[in-house]
Amino acid sequence: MGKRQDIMAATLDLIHEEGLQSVTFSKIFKKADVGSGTIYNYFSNKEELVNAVYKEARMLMGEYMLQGYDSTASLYERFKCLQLNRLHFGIHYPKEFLFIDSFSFSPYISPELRNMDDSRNSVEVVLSLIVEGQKQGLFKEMDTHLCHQFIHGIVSSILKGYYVRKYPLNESQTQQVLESSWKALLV
Amino acid sequence: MGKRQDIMAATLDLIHEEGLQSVTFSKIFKKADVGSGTIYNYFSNKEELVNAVYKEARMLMGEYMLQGYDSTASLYERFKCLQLNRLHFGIHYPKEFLFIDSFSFSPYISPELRNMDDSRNSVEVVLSLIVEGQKQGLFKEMDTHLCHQFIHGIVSSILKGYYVRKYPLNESQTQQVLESSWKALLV
Amino acid sequence: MGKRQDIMAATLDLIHEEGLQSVTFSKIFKKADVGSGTIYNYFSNKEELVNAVYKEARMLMGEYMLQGYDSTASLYERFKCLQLNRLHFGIHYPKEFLFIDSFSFSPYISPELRNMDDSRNSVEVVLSLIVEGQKQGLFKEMDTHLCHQFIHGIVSSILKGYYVRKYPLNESQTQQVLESSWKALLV
Amino acid sequence: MGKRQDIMAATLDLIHEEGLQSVTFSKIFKKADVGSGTIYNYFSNKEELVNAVYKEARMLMGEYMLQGYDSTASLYERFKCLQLNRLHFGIHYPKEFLFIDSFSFSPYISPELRNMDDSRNSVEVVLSLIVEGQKQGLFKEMDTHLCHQFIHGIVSSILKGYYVRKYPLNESQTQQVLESSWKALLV
DNA sequence: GATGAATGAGCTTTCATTCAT
DNA sequence: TATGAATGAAAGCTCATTCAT
Repeated sequence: MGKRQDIMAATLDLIHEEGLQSVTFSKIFKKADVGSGTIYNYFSNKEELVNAVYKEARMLMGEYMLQGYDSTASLYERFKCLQLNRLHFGIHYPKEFLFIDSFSFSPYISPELRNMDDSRNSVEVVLSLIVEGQKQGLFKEMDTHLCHQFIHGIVSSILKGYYVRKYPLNESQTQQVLESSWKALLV
Repeated sequence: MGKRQDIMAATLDLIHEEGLQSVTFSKIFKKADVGSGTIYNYFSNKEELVNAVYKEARMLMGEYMLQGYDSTASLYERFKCLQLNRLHFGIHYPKEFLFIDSFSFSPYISPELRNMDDSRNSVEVVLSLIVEGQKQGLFKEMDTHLCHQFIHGIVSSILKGYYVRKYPLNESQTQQVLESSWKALLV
Repeated sequence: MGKRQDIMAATLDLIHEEGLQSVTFSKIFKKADVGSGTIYNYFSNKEELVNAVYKEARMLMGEYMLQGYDSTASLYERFKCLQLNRLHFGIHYPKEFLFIDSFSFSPYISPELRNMDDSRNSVEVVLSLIVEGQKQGLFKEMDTHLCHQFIHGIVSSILKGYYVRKYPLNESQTQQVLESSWKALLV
Repeated sequence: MGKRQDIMAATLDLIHEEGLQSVTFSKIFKKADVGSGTIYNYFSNKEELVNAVYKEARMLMGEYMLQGYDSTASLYERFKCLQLNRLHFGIHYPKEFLFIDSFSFSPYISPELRNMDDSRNSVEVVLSLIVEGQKQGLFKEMDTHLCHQFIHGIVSSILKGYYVRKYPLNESQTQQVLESSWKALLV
């Protein structure tokens, strides 16, 4: 049955609307329209629920990241594909994106989960692309994980402004963001 | 005496150490070494306290951003000054920087506060510098707020790595960051 | 189970024993033998609880007032029935009677509640009996509500003495009260 | 200086407006426009303050009760004078009257104060008038204190209705109230 | 005397969790 | 499984009282 999904969806909605610190179980129960005891059939406590929501969001993002990814394309093309997917994911799944972004460094999320790779290993794909770029002498010689965070952080920053309607993200702006983030990586 | 400052400092420390969602008043009282009722002489509730801490951090950063800013210097020099100040602020005030970065887009912070300008209008200075660069045909014709988010995001990403990995940010690496963000804006 | 009733009964007891201003929730919890959170399943705050207790007392008194009331009996018989019921209610439900008497004009009780009529409209019955007596030329042409307050006041005074002095209210004294209040209304 | 009076007046006002249970020192300080420590120069705690306010109200009422009292007049005239004064006191000093009425039986007021007689011994005057009426065989043979409470209670009941604007108290209604309370006492 | 910032005991209230149904 | 009334530890908050100025 969909109770588990209902609960997780309600939780994500509430985190997005009010922030984790003001999400309570009773709000979740009302929003998910389940009884207050039901949650304990699926999650043994709040932390486990939040971690499950985090994991699902990461899985979804991982899936999205590799859409249309062609491993035979040029480095630039592949980079653009990944960054475009990252940006589009943020545009289409703002709740998931922001949740991941906010809690990836939070003690609330277990370290194993934070460092997880998803079913399609999207993180690995990004990391090896970075290594490839560095080997070609194109990219700056930074720690790869740091580099990963760098290209994620730029998109994240752009999206946050977009979320609060500081600016639109049309085709041309999007292209410029991709270009800029590429340039920022170059030696 | 500075009870108000003590309370705000303790609050910022705790948010930094444990995250907002696990900051309680009793932790604040103990850390600030004040009586439990004292806080209510200064803040009528928790949200007001957190917003006050946010506002102060923003003021501090705004102040810092314009240190040594010479409005008669060249565009590149002025850009470097601002970005360097941004980076140094993050290095010297990690708690303040991370708090601003995390909560600027949180529902916990009131929108008026998010869009506040500080006493010295540092945000305006950055935005007009971007406009100037675009008028000279140097910078891409992206939305100015987007550009602002972009260059902030680069510094933010670098700093987060710095905070976690504790690698040094020496002269050459600092220069790389400045160059990366400058390049990202260029046509 | 009757947790709601337990809470209300404990509240009434405590108000009677110590006065509203010294009734705390923790005293109520202990007396009612319920957990501290339980009350909030039934009442959203203290004022609501006290008002509910007041309303219930008023309902009970209204019910009691019309016991054995025969609308076909003579005016005097009907008057005696009502006053006797009023007196007996006070004797059998001292806590309820005193609570109503003390708080009917208190700012703690909402005006709508003060002016409520109970399920059987006992107030209306009394008022129309007074009108009837006035039409027959028996009763003084005083405002009907004033008359009502008057005959209530007599019973109330007697009862307060009874509560404090613990003197018996035997048949002859009861008759005196009824006669006094009847006489007070006569032209 | 008038600080003491200011504090007492503010206290009485607040008790009247919100009921004793919601009167706090900080409300008193604001209303009386004095510093929060000032009260302790005059009263050693809250109970003492409330008792002082009670005492003053009783003194005022005692004074008022004997206005125009002619000890050589007839029993009926003297009775009417006292009851009229009682009623008028209630009309002109509603805050004082209600406060006395509510707290005369409260544990908050010390027993000595409750049983005090005022400077002009108005309570004694009423009691001896009752005794006189009983000796003449006019009044019912009730305990004199109970009888006192009876005639007070009737006026009190009438006034409470008046306070909530259930009816006006003009000259003719007033006369009828006096007559009715006289009749209620008769054998 | 007059003040009001500081206090902390104790109050109200919340909320994750349990458990009988 | 699904429920929601009941719980109580812990949170937020109030307020009489103190004390240095």
